[in-house]
Amino acid sequence: MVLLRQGMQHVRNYYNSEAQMIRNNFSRSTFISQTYKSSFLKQRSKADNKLLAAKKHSEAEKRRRMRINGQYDTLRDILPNLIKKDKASILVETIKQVKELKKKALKLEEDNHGTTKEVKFPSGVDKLNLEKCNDEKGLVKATLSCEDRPGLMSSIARALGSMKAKVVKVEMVTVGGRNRSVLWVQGVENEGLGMLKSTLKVVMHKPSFKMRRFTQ
Amino acid sequence: MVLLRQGMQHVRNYYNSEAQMIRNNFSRSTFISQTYKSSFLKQRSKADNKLLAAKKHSEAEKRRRMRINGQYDTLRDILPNLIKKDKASILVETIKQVKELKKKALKLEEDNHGTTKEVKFPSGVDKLNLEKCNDEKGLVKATLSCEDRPGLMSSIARALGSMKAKVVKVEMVTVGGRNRSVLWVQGVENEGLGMLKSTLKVVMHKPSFKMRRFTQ
DNA sequence: ATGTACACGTGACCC
DNA sequence: TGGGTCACGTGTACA
Repeated sequence: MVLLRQGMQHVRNYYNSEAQMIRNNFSRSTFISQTYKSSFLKQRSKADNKLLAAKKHSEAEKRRRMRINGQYDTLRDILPNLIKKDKASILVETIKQVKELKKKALKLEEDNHGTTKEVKFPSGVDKLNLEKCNDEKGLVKATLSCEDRPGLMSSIARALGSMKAKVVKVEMVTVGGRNRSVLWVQGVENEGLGMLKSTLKVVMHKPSFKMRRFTQ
Repeated sequence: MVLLRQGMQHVRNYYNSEAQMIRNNFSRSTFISQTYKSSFLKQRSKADNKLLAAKKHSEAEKRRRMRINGQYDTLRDILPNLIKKDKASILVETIKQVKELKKKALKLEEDNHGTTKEVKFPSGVDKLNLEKCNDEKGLVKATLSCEDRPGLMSSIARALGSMKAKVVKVEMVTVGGRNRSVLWVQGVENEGLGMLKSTLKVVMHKPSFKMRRFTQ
């Protein structure tokens, strides 16, 4: 009886060892009874060879098991908070950890290089975006891209100073006549958020002569 | 009996009905001749129970194997650049990845907090440092740490605006009443360097009644 | 022919 | 005592 199932990656052949074993035993015993007198020594050496091969085989299999189980042991060591020590649970937990670590590393990498490379340069079109940083309480990150002009930094500084919010961090980049500013503001309430936004929007699009009047 | 199997995701339980059939037939027939008169039903139920238990056992074991192998399959999926697909190699590679990712995540985290802690956070004592960035022409990096006060950003902005130099990038961090500002300025000549320095020094130490009112 | 890797069934052990 | 886990030896396929 043959069951055919096809594999995507690992196509292997499976057979039922039990039925096979039964068949083998049967054929073996009948065979021995038939050739007992004719080729005893040959049979014996054959049997010894078979036994030796079996021993080698089982030893190799044991080495394989030990190799695998050794890896399980090290996994048990490097995995923190491992409640269930059984193999399946170890693998499950390992997979979980790998996925988590991958995501974490990716995020950290993006955070690091993103703020230094891609996100940092000003956009060609004017933009204003406010977002809450959920990792800290009441911290809001405001990102704006606009045309650069003399006194832009002063304008932004004054706009921020006019609010009761506290500016924790500022990052401004000017290149090619465009400016990108990121402001981390703490202590803005929900209504203050809209005020901050409108204030920044005014600053972004304020004509230069107005700014000049303010700065002087 | 040959099973050609596919599939990591849809694992199903197969057992060999052929071997089972053979065994059943055999035990039943031998038994009939031996215990026909004494305890037919009892014997039969006993043998069947044993067989049933064995079957349950092997099926459970098969389920266990499948559970484990399923995890191996998902490991094969999420691990990149997996050359050797065998179990031991998978575990070895997994361990390697976990260690690497842990180290990487730790390093990135330290980098993040490191630049936010040691380099980025304001110094407790007032500092002013100018240095030329040799990687770009005429780019000067000015780093200053001083007491924070309302309008500090405006002051710095105005001071920079009063100079003909072009501010390429600004980074300001305020925490614990202290401020650290890093300014990347382009187009300052050698004499302008001293001017920039003295100007910033004035800004740093400018007394502010407003500040006093805030801090007390 | 030789070695490597896998699934299988089974005895043993532990809640 | 039954369900869950493990190690073991074995049969088989593949290179």
